[in-house]
Amino acid sequence: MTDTPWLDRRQMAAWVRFVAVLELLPGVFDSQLRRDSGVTHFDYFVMAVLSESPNRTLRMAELAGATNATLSRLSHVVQRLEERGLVERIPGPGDRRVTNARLTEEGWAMMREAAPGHVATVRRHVIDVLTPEQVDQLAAISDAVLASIDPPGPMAAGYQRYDGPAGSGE
Amino acid sequence: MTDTPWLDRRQMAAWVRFVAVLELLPGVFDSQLRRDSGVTHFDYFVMAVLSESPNRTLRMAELAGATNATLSRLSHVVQRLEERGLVERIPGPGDRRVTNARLTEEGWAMMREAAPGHVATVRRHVIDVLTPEQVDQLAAISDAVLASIDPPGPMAAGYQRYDGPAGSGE
DNA sequence: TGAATCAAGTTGTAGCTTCAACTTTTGCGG
DNA sequence: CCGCAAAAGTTGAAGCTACAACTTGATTCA
Repeated sequence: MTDTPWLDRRQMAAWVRFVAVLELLPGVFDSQLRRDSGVTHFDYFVMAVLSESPNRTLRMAELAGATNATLSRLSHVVQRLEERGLVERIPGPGDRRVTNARLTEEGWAMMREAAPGHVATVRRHVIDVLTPEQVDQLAAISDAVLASIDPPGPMAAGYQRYDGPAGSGE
Repeated sequence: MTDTPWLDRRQMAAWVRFVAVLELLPGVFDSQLRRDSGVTHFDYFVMAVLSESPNRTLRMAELAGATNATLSRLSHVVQRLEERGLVERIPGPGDRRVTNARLTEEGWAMMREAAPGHVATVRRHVIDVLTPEQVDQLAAISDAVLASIDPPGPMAAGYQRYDGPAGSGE
């Protein structure tokens, strides 16, 4: 802190652009999903994680980890999703402190309907505007950044790092 | 939309990590700045742009463009910053619809105090965890993404793209 | 076994962002 | 000139997130 060098021109160029992405991109996904399906991107992500879990169920704490959220935030969100019938909360069988969140049939139907439009948006603004090499670079850069944010990003369980041949995909 | 292919494993790996970054990184900067200087990252960014403008002044619309924000959001933020004496609003001289935002002396002093800690945080979590090549890659990736979000990112006026020799920096 | 500690969630509140509506000014075409 | 549309901001309400406090329920270990 005492003598941290300022950013040089090249670093500044990258940083300013990256900040713009950080600022604008979330809004793009939120509007698309809000408009087409009435949920936020975070709502969608929570339900997406649930939909891929055994029995479409997960404990709150694990769900929070998988979605990079605090338990508090998740609790509020799940409550709203429950009121809308998209998710239900089930008291844990063993440990009575535990709450399990489960994607309802209605929530599952909604996800199936929302997914194509969301994937198209992800492609349009990220995946398809990058070369396959850049997609890999983005993964590596994201890994490095996440590693620096100690709270061991327990996200991405599944979707392991892909270390296969580079430059073929798409 | 009708038949958008799903993401393959490699794309998914990149996407999931990137989403985590999008979700977690803003909070890192917000907490650091809130804790050390009592402002949000957006507050800081607004004042940073002002501090680099002629006479530390900019019209609201331009400031909004430079900070990737809506006029509405900026209006609220500037109002709060004004109440805290960090920024002042001055009616435009010519066009009477215009409002100019100006960084006060107090705001300027605050920026000088906050900057080192913020730069250190940016380095710790982004710049310094990446290789010089990755920094350039991040800039290119960000450019591609921003280009896809039509609203011509008028940000980064100044800080032009750096196309000099690669792999030397740091 | 019983007090202290920790874990899992929930809840209330303050603050920030979004969205839509609204006010003032300007600019224009007829 | 007049009326109408567009530009620049502001404002108020609704919704979401962060933070801190709080409630239960499990653990530990003396």
